[in-house]
Amino acid sequence: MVSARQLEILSTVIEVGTTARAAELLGVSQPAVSNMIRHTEDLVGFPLFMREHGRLTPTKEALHIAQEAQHLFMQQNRIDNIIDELRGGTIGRLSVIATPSVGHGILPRILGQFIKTRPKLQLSIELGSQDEIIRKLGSGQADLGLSITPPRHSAVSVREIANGQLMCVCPAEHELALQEVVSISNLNHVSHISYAARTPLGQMIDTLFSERGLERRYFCEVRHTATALEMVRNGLGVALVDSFAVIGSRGENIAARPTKPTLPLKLYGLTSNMFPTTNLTMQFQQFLADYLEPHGGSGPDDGDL
Amino acid sequence: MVSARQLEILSTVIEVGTTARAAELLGVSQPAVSNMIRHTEDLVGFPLFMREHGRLTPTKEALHIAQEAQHLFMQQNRIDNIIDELRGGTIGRLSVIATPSVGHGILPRILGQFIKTRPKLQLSIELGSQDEIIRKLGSGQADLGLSITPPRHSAVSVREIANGQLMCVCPAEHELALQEVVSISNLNHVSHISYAARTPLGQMIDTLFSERGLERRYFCEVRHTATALEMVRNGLGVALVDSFAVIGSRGENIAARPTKPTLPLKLYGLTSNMFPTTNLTMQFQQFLADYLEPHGGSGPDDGDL
DNA sequence: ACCATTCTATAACCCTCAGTTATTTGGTGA
DNA sequence: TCACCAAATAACTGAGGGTTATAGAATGGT
Repeated sequence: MVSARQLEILSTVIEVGTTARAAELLGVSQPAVSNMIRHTEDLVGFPLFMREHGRLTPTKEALHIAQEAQHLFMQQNRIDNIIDELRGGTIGRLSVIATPSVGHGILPRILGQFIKTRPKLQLSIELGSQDEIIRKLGSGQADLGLSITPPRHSAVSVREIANGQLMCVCPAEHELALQEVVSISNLNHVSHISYAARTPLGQMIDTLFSERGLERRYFCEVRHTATALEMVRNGLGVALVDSFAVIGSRGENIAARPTKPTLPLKLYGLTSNMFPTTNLTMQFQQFLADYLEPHGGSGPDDGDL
Repeated sequence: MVSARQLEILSTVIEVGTTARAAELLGVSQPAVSNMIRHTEDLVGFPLFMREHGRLTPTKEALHIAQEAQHLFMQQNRIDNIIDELRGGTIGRLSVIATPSVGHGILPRILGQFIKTRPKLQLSIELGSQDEIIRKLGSGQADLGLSITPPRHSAVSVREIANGQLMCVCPAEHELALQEVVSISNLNHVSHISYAARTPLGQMIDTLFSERGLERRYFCEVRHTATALEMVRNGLGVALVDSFAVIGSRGENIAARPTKPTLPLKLYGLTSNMFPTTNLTMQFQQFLADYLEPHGGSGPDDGDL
């Protein structure tokens, strides 16, 4: 019925007293204001201003309407702000589920960076297996899955977020730390901490070794890179760890070296294609990619953390 | 930034699921909806719907915005309702100040009728002298003054609301009740209740009598018609009372007769011209006029109440 | 496999309405 | 009476929200 613009003009005229000043305020010409008021009066069916002595004085009705209109303007502003924030990704909910390797290492650190500029964000971080990731994504309970093994599943789309590689991690004073590049065959001659055959990382490493006719020997079997790292940190041995986990960890007393041959792997971002991917999710993936890009390859300088 | 119309269309599409049904709902064509959504997406800078399988499914962001927009629509509706009610005079504040003659008699009765169709109205009734009426009107504390003596004052404008006359009121069994018309000279031969010389009614009647070479004799002097009426009702005598007071009173056991000569008077509506007169005030004046119009003159049938 | 149906998107056109500039009218005060 | 200021009017413009007609993609029934 009566438009927001009409209420805006009405309010402004009441506020500043004359059509000319209102027009100035609103950035339009004086006749525009004059016409709009007349038009609005026709519309509502009763006078909004008394014309006397060549001036406009608002009627009680007009004052009443202008009063109410303030609430409308509030809501308008509110919505505009919300849209701004949605565009900027500064509000919303971001639910990430990651494999433990990623979720323990880089994820908390990078999320910490991410929310620094988005304090209103509501976060959810969860760790889970491949299957759990798929399930949470499919049911809409999570926005983004992070994994270093890409699932082949019709309901999720996969994006390569960053390139990394397996790094050999050892105590800083370890003999292997003297080498710039560690040959994987060396691992069989030291106390090697590795992964259960069932785990994705275990399978991946198994494949790599057997492709090169090597046997994977290790004295300790763990499930997560975080565990392996912790053991290395305590001087219990050396381990192959994905570079993402290394980036995320505190680097005291441990050295990370690229391997020969290099064992490339990728960090994958997983989103459901049953649900629309939020803006925010896209932004976080990009943020991740940007953050990890310089750490990406196996520059020799990345060795010591 | 983003218009109410855009939000309306967005919400509707989300609600009903397809552009075609939304268009139908909104009473526009399907392309109008389609274009508007595209336009809105350009405006906000992020997608509001996923186009897949030839269908639109809203993004989380769109749902969020639509959610918020509901509040806006509420306010819109609220304002439209308020305007309707202001137009219909069903909301607002009506403050009436009347001389006691009017304020005791017809005013409560008529106001009772008036608010029957306007239950949300906020009322204020006050009684006061001419001077007080002028003052309250001038200070904006009252919207409408009612009086049977028109003030000559620049700050109030006067409207004649109804015609009436002085009526001779006596107990139903009184000798004067036998006459259809009572000659005012008769009053000097019965127990006559009249008004103090200071009161407007006293002055008015004084003038009438002296114009006809009569002396106004009375055994009892009161200030208000209500008092006079009450006395008549209790058989204490007869009185001249304006017809408005008679209409307002309960008519048991009393008779009202026109006089010879007729003593015309008018009910005046007084409004300040320092402040705009509200719609509602105008309506109430009209209501009064309509209500009193049939009772107006001195038809013989109006005699017995 | 194909056709009918349903939905979105595009194209080309239209018209109302909020805006413009230029000017007039009305009121007040020096 | 003139100068000044505010509101109103007139005549015009452009953009946006609308139209019809139609194309293109996906779904479902026989």
